[in-house]
Amino acid sequence: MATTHEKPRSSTASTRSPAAPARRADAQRSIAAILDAAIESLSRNPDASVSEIAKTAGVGRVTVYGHFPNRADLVEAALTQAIDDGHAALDAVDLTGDPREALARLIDSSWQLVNQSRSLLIAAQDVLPPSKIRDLHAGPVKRVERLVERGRTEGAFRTDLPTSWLVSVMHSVMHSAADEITAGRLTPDKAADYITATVLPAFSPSEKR
Amino acid sequence: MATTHEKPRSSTASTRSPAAPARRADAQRSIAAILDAAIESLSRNPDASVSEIAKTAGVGRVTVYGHFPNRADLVEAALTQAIDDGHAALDAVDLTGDPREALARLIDSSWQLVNQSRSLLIAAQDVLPPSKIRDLHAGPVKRVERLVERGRTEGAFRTDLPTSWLVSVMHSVMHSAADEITAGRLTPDKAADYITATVLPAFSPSEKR
DNA sequence: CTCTTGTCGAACACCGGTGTACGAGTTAGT
DNA sequence: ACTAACTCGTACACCGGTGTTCGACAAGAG
Repeated sequence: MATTHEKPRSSTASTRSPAAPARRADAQRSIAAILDAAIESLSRNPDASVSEIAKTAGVGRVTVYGHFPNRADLVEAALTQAIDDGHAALDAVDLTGDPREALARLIDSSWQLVNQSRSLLIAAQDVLPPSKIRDLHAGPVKRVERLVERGRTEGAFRTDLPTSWLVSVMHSVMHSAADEITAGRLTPDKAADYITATVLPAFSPSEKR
Repeated sequence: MATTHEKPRSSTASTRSPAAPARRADAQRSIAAILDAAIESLSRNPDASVSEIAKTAGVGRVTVYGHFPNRADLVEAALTQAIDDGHAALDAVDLTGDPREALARLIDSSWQLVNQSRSLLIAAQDVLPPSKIRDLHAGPVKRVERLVERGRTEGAFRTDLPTSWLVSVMHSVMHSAADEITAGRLTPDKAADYITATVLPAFSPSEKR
């Protein structure tokens, strides 16, 4: 066995441990393939076996173990990859201007990401400690929190409920939409509209009364 | 092997297959114990083994297989039990009068039920086909749907989104609360209030604008 | 009291997934 | 072109859960 177990970083700026003997181009390719395959397989079935992942990566099962010490680490790496890919994608969204409209835009973009990789998340929850999951999600959550906070100070969003609760509600309504789609009661194209139509009123201040 | 595999029905009116040789008092006791244990164990850990369930039931693992052909059937029986126990409990809730207040009452009661047995549901989802799950939930869902429908015709609830969507949102916000509790960001006593405070505005008609 | 029904523990075969070991073959850096 | 890095398949030990069988024993129904 030649391969040394090093955490492969995502696309942007591979941070290698101190004196790294430099990975071969060959290896980098299979690592990328494995990671992609993991995301794909786990997104279809939360408890896909290592064999399945290896197969869809077009790689031997042993090769996988050559780069990741065990299944858990692989799942973690996959989730990390997926999350900060998404994180990068969301950077394109304009969050300035009216908080309500900004939120609508953010929801619209977030929705696809959540929809695609929600079963990957389930896979992760089976294997990783909750603390780790929360750490990985910290980035994306922060983004939403900041927007909500701004909306509150500007009077666009309600302040009688904690920010964390509001964020959680938005998150859960998106998951709800995903469930409705798999249940066949909702079509993907309408999803984003339904979500914003539901979340916005829930976020708004109590309107006199 | 003596025991005949018959689906044990919940408390109310045991429907036995045609010519049933009548089950012994002994057996009925252990079946009940097993069912309760299953609900309890699976609510703690979605993939509790048959051994664990048997142990908490104070019964041999073999005895379990004496009454349920396999793990899946046991899980199904447990879920069924839990659901129509809850169904019965919800019959006590007054759903007349102002739809908004009625909904608040319903949420308040439903919440505890959902909170207790949500991990049982997860267990079921691993083992049972989605169709079966939906069938089992049909009863409780109908109840909410009827209330929502009434609220719509009386102008208390919005009509620009499908009823099924609204019901699903309510469902998912409750699950969200459960997650927040396990995450330590929410205390159980505040949960019901947060849920209604969130769901009601989401259900209300668009208020001019 | 007797006989059927149920319970129990131990033991077993089976299955599928995980992680490791080996040896031969291939690929890419220099 | 040479060497170290990498990949592959097979094979193996291991583990834990499932479902079954057996034989002895307890308990309820008549």
